[in-house]
Amino acid sequence: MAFYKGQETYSVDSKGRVNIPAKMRRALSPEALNTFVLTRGSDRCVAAYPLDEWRRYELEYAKLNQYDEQSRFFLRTVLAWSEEVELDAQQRIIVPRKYLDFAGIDGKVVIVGMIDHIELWQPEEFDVYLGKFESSYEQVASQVMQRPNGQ
Amino acid sequence: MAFYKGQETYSVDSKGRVNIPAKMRRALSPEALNTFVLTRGSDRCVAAYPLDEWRRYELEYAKLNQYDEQSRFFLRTVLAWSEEVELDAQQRIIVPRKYLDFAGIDGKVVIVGMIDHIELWQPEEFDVYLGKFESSYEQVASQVMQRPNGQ
DNA sequence: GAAAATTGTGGGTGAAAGTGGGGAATGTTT
DNA sequence: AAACATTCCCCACTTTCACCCACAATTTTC
Repeated sequence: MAFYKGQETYSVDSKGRVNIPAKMRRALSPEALNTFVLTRGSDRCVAAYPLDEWRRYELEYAKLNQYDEQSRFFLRTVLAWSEEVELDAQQRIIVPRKYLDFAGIDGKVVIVGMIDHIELWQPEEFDVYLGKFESSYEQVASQVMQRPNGQ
Repeated sequence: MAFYKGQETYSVDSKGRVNIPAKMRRALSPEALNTFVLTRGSDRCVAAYPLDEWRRYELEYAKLNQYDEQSRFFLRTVLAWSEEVELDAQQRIIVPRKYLDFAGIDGKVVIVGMIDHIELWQPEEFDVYLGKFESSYEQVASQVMQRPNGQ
């Protein structure tokens, strides 16, 4: 299974094209058909799921109860913001304006690997986000992870 | 299971290449595919996990709920500072500039074995760190270790 | 103790990665 | 129908990196 990690700063040109870092590209499985699904990320960023990983989420979404108000709202938000984009010959994706606007991205973008997807952040926004909890990182870590290897 | 120990001083060339000490290399299992995962260490150093050891952490990370705010923050913090590097024909890894900068490494590096991973330190920084507890080493040891062999 | 193998260090080079732009084809607006 | 924007398919340039070779120093082998 793919596992995305790492952080790179890349440029966004006037056409909204964003290069996918080589190391992350190598983690892309053939089943993804060189296609990503863009969607709104949690927090102020754009999430890009390889097509094969996205399919797993589709299965989960299909299970939700459409008669539940909250589920309906969640589904509409996610799906209205989901769109497939394909890599061009230079291994770039075109990120439509509305996604860039949502994340406040312009000119430069930070690309972060996040396990089963990658995230696009406005550089300063990402720094602020990381710094927000910086002091309490160890605290959060110990809460989230208890003894990683079951030792 | 691999168990890294020892301390060696090596050089970092202009391309950021760092040789892995032969003794530690021999502790590297074939499953690691000659690959390390670099991360920010605890304290001011760079940690390098053999790929097979790192995979155990990945499994834990993948279990976390990305819809939980705290977990998300933890994952982004960890993963933004994680990157795979492969040994070249001369058994060296390339350590990206940002990791060298984080640890203040330039020209020379101290490589320390640390059980399941190795650590890269700026030489003076490591001396200072050891010195910090030097006087009370026996005291700290007695606190950390109670009856090592289960006696 | 000499020969051979391994280890640690440095550098050059061609391929790949990252970046940018022109101009058809398409579609939407005035 | 003209004007404009958007998308797609080329091409081109610069920088970076993966891969190769080289060699001194150290360790191992016979």
